[in-house]
Amino acid sequence: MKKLPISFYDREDVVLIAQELIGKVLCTKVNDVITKGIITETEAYAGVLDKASHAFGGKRTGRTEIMFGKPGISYVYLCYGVHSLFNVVTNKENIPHAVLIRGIHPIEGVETMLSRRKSKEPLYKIADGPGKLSKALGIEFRQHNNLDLLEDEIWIEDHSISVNPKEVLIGPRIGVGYAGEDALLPYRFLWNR
DNA sequence: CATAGGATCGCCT
DNA sequence: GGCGATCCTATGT
Repeated sequence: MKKLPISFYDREDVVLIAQELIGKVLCTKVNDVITKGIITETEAYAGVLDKASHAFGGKRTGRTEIMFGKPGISYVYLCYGVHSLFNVVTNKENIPHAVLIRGIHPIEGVETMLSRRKSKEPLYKIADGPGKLSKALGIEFRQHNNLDLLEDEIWIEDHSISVNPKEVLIGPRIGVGYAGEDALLPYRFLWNR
């Protein structure tokens, strides 16, 4: 159950990283309670050249500054005034790549996740969306933005879970219709188990 | 200062 | 399938 090392995040191919994050385990410790889930869905956001990215065109703002920083850091922002969306920053400083985690399957701290979600859905559906998984894991953009994923608040572990590539659907990203032709890029990975 | 809109979700019909 | 929630960010005056 080792944390992914900085060498996992400090790489150039953000699409490959998004693919390799499928089957890894996203973990949080909030109020001394640990919750974990297997990552089942990701999307790559390829920085200055990607119209779907907040950092497209090299746009540096208070919000996007995190992505221009070091790899292996959380980038969490508020979406629609309601949902905290969790990303990991990749590549080297000044290259604002990130991977959005869009779904997990709970494996530890399940009771805590169920109570946070207050949902009667089956387990596999309580964290199958970017806003839902943040709620389940207790991730909030005020408290969890810009954290080092090698520390003990939010991190990602390798449990040596084997993923059959045939079970991973690759397609266009969700909710990025504003991105023109980049909306069609096959940057989304979804593990159907 | 004012305003528009968003990498979503859940409830309603 | 449609829509309202809800508040921060970015931009423009």
